[in-house]
Amino acid sequence: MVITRFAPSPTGYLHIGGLRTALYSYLWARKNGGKFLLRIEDTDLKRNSIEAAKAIEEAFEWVGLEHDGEITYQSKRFDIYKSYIQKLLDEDKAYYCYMTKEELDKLRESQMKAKQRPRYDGRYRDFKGTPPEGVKPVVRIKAPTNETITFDDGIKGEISVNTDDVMDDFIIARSDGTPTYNFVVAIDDHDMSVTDIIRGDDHLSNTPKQIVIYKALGFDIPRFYHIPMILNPSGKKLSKRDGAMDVMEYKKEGYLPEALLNFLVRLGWSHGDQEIFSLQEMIELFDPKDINKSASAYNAEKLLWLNSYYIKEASYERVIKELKYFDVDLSSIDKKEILIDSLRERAKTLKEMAQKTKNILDRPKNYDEKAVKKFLKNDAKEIAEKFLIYLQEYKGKLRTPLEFEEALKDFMEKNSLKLKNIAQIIRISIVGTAVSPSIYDIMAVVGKDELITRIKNLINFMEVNNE
RNA sequence: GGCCCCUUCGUCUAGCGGUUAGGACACUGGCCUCUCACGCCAGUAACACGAGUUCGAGUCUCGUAGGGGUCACCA
Repeated sequence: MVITRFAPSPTGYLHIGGLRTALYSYLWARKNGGKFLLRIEDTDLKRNSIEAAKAIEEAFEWVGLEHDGEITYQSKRFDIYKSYIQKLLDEDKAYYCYMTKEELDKLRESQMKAKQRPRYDGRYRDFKGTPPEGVKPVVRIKAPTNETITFDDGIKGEISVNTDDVMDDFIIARSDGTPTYNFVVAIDDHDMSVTDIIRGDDHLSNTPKQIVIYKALGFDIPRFYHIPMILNPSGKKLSKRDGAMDVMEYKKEGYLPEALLNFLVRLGWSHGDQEIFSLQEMIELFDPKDINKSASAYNAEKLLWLNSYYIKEASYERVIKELKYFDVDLSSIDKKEILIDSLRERAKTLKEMAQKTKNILDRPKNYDEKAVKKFLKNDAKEIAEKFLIYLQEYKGKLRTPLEFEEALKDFMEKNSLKLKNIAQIIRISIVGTAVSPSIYDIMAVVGKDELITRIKNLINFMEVNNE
């Protein structure tokens, strides 16, 4: 049984790096038919963990990751931590330290002055005397001295450190009795039966400390996988300044969740030359041993490319559903399939697609200045008027793009016009700019009557504009 | 600074002792064309450096340089 977990601290939202870690944990659990657990690391009571949990669940729901079982809140487990601390105290594997914060700071300072590494000196490690009055003690663990700790990281390989280099008798309970991070992580991962810990490699240096706790309590040590960080495009650590850290921000910007997941899974992981992965394929193919050792930079263009790929692949129903989020309701539009197909080729995000949809569905409020200057000159007005009359007198069916195309061809033939002479005039009349999908498509989408109205409007505009 | 980790095109990566070092994004050119896109075709572009091991090294070993992480009564 493989049990993985995702254990964010409640910052209020799920960020992109966290989502990738969660995704890897999720995939590995699902691939092995195991469980994927969620835990909120809220030992710092000042932060609102309920809000954070909600935000994370909302993000998980959007991308389609499901965690198993109830969410574990560390804030509700203080009694459990306390009993484990007492156990270590009773077994003489931990001890009270009466050194005050001031004394500690002083010690640190003098060590730094002597160019030594700041380090607790272990003065209460074997203390038997009467404790000083009025000092609330912290609890420190008796960390092994000059011992080599070795573990086999599933990504980085064998890692081995000397305890003297990386730890002192670190604090497991503060003077107010609350437990510290490295302690609770070890307890929780054990209590939740986590077998495979997948986390960012910024935790690599915490691992030996947690192993010390595992050993002191006689717990089995899980497998560790330390995945490299995600860097910003300039190769620095990703921070809020780089924008769009919140996963839900991607929804607002018009990204499809499958594009985001596909992008994230390929950041640091690959399967040969394959670029496109459905969630199902990811589950089948994912293996942490294929994760790269080095950090990878966030590449916004690739995400956009992936997003446009998935927009092109999406069903009509899906597109209509997603567009509603951007206040565009296509469900009752007659030629919605034509509209969707011509727009999905031109939009990299749903947000963009929604805007372009509005540009076609709504009458132009004004006409693009450059387009007017370039295309509405000479006999443009005359051509527009002729075409207007032609449309008004047209007897045949005029509904599909093909029918519009044939009508236009007939019109051009009768008036010895080239497509170049009229295409932009029609386009501007419909959308107000010189850029749009095929004029046949948009003529069919707005329909004959609306087309006539828009051409009239343009003629009016040209009249006014010329005076 | 100590300790730990990392290093293939600009970016994401393939490679697991013998390859014209492959793919993708981006970029450039071409085709298509009613504009803009899509699509298709083509092109530019990388093994950080230095020693070894080996008949042979991007691949193994060791250095050097550079980058990152971490050293709290934060998580």
